[in-house]
Amino acid sequence: MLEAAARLFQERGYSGTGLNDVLATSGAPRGSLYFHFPGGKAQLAAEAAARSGKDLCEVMRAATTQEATTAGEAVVAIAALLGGQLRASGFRHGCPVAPFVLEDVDPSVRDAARDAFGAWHDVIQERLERAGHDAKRATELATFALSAIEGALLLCKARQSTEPLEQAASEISRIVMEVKR
Amino acid sequence: MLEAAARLFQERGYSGTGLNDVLATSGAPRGSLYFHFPGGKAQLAAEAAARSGKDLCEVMRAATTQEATTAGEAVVAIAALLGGQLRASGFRHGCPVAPFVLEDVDPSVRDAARDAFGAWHDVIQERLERAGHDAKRATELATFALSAIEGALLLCKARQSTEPLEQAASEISRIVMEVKR
Amino acid sequence: MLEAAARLFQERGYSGTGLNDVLATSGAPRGSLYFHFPGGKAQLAAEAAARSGKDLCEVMRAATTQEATTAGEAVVAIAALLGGQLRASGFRHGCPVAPFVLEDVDPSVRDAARDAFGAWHDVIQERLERAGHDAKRATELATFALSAIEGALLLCKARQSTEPLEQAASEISRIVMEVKR
Amino acid sequence: MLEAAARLFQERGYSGTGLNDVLATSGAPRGSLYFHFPGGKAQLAAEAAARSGKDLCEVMRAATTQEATTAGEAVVAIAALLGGQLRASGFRHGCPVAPFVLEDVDPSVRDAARDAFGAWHDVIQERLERAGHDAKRATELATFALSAIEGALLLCKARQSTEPLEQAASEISRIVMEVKR
DNA sequence: ACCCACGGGACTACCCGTTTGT
DNA sequence: ACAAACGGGTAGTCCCGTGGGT
Repeated sequence: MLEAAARLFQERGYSGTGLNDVLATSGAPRGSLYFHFPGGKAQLAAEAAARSGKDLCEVMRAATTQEATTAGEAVVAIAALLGGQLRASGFRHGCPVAPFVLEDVDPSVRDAARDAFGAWHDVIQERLERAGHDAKRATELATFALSAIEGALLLCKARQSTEPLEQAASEISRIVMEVKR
Repeated sequence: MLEAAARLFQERGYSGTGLNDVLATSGAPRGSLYFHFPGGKAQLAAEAAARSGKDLCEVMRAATTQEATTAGEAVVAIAALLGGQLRASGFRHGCPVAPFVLEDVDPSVRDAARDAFGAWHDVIQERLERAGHDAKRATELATFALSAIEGALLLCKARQSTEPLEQAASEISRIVMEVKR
Repeated sequence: MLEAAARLFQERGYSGTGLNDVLATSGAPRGSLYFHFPGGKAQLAAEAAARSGKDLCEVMRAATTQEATTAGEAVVAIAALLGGQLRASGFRHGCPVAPFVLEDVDPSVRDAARDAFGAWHDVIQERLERAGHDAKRATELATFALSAIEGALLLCKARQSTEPLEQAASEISRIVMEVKR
Repeated sequence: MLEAAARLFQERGYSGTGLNDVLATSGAPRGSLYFHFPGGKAQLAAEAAARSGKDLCEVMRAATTQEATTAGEAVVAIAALLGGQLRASGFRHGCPVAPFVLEDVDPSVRDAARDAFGAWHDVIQERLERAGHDAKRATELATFALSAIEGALLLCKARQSTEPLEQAASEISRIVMEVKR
């Protein structure tokens, strides 16, 4: 159910996704939803955000912990992965938590989204530190890289093209490597 | 009415904004809406997006055409302006068209949002060309800068802080200047 | 619509009456309900109570203003009328506002019911004063008579018989006349 | 559990009381309800009504069997007791079975309420016979007294005042004593 | 005797769009 | 260009009752 919810929220946003859609997609009955998520839609969204955050975290960690690749190559790999999902879904699957931030939902949901961003930031920061950046600079760069990737995902959906994402990956990769020197 | 609609869509997203809200906010009667916007909600959103796009375009153009400032300073100025609006609104007013892209709305609305992004891109590109970048590089950099700023706006809303935006401005400014050399 | 609502609330109580039932009975469309009663179910119930109160008030006034009859006969007439409606409806139509008092509904609804009781009380009191009782005694007796009639309606529904109502009418009539002496 | 159910039905009516409320209040698990009351909500309500009826019966019997007091004083005592409960509960605890009569519930529930009324009637009748009334007159008077008290409880809830109850007690007491002569 | 999970049908509230009459 | 009312579909929430697994 969480899976179905996460995908629908990602595709249609929070308000745009009806619980009926979630139930129809997941096949679960109506009563089960409020048994497992007594907090209703908000709780469902918050847990979906947390799950999506964790999932992507692991994927990113896998891409960044292969010591054979440089930090720059890690960024490119992540971007390629996100771009692949985007294109495969017909430019529907962007960032799974961004809609929660833009739609002024319940604070609990927004906080879940914020935490997902925080976790992604930390993964990136760690990798940058391992690449030789000091802690402060790594945090700054991680925030910037995350901003650029998120914004690129947005532009990709708008343009129906993965070009902004590739462009972002290329620039970030360059910055990450160059600054290291 | 368009003003009210633009602000509400910006704050609550497309699905999250009811036409009743728009009518109540703008004070306009229900009948007028379908007189001026026979296409209904979609047309209203599309025109609101176009208007928001044009408005921001002018603001950006004003910030970038002052030859006294460098390209880097122009970026910082724009970011400061967006950050100011964000903070002044209690972190509610982010990008006015981003919600339309994330919520898989009617294609006409998404296209209006895409065009707004395109216009902003062109303003930035022009400024970069005037700063000495060749056309191809200016386009690439404009896309990247737009991505970073949009993503930073998203992170700012998530973190309830303008720090990501300032960070993005600083990095972009540096890149823009450095590359010029 | 108010008519249908009043009857259904009278038969099934506040919580036991769904707005769907009201709509189906009255034939009105769903949207009209919230146009005419933006306050929703509570407002509908409050207005239904007010209307029922006024209706019964007029009926009672008609029964009590015929100078030919004594005060005692007026009471009997009213009871006969209520008993007739009760029996004609298969013991479903009791007091139209009593359910609102017993079901701890929204204060606005309870207040509407209280006002209906107040209006009925005043009609009875007036008639008693005309029959020679002083103001204080007339108020007391009116309250008592109203209590007895309301309680009798309750018992009639429970026993599926109009006997308690007739009994109450007989006793009240006797008291009203006897005290006058 | 019956206790909790009885109180909630008394306060909010039949339809207005959810089984979840009963379970939450009593602390009992959901599974137990349908083990002990396979008939569901209707059975629960019927047994709650029977229990409430019996409880009040005993209280009334205690108040009326003290030979030191006259029949009139017994009525006043009962009214004082009901008024005390009413006031102590913030005018929420009226008659425990009246809601079942007004809300056209399952016949089994209404019958249980009717039986409670019958039992109360018999207690009053007995007392009146002991006070010297013949059987027929005692029955009539008992019905009337019960009507007046029930109606007074209703008006008390509506007015948020115990005055109607005191008024009713005073009148009934007078009738009961006077008729005896 | 209890407990979790299901199952789907109700509830009220609100939606967007249209029609009809100024 | 406004205004009032209709029309009915759908939103999220909560309902009561039923099983399978101890």
